[in-house]
Amino acid sequence: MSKQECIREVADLNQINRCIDSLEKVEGSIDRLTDILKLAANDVRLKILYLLSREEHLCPCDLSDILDMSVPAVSQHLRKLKDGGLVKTERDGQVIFYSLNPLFKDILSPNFDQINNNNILEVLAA
Amino acid sequence: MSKQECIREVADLNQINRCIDSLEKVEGSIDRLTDILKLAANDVRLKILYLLSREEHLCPCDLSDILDMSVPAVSQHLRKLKDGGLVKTERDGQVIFYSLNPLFKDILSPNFDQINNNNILEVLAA
DNA sequence: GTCTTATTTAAGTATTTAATTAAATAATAT
DNA sequence: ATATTATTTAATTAAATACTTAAATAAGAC
Repeated sequence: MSKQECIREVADLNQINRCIDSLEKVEGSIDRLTDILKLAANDVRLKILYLLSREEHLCPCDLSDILDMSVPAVSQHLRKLKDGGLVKTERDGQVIFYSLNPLFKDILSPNFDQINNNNILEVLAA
Repeated sequence: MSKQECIREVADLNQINRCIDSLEKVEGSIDRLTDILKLAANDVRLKILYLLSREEHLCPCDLSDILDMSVPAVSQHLRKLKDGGLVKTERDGQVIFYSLNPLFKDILSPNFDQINNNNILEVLAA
């Protein structure tokens, strides 16, 4: 208790300690969600994730065409998504198909809904 | 049409063009959501946003104590959140209170729910 | 085996990010 | 006015990002 140091006389010490406590409880979730959001918080990767939410699977070569960027660049984004566990791979001959890890669909689907509904743009316009 | 260049004989050109088209439709939403996610995809800022989802408002000094980091560091994060429109400010004397911009509550609340329910950790464990 | 295709990896570079420290504003109190 | 407090800004630095290019794997076709 009383870890706070804020000097203000009117500082709400209860609030400060309440905040410290509630952060402590969700620390693990925050850290993990930060990792996931970092992966999604990129133009290219968000597009890949969005596409994979609508398509069964896609390969680096296709994505290179769709996103109009080099194959190595795409591949390096896919690697990050795979390292983070957001996507999984399946080989078919020389082609490697990437698909969404179903475990993450629940976490990411609100964002995909927002994209589909153009919610974000409406907020902007407001 | 036929913007694709993928060489594979078995490439699904319909899929490629379908993806290109669907990205075009949501381009604006993706860009804007990327900006928002970039702001949320940081340890410190996600904590600030989470706390502001539970508290009416907080000031830089309080946040400095709660997050155990320097005031200027906190202030610079708050500035980013404000520039992005995620939070708004209200002055009371020398103290500046930051609060969530209600327009963004809908966009961010799924993430806060995930934090509260520790959904993410469950996914990890699976 | 060699050749082609699909993908990944590695090295190099430019940009962005987030902290620290010190200085600058802004409001209040005396 | 000066002093104190709360906050912001600016300059610097260290680390993380994301691309490019070239080289390395891996599978199939011949």
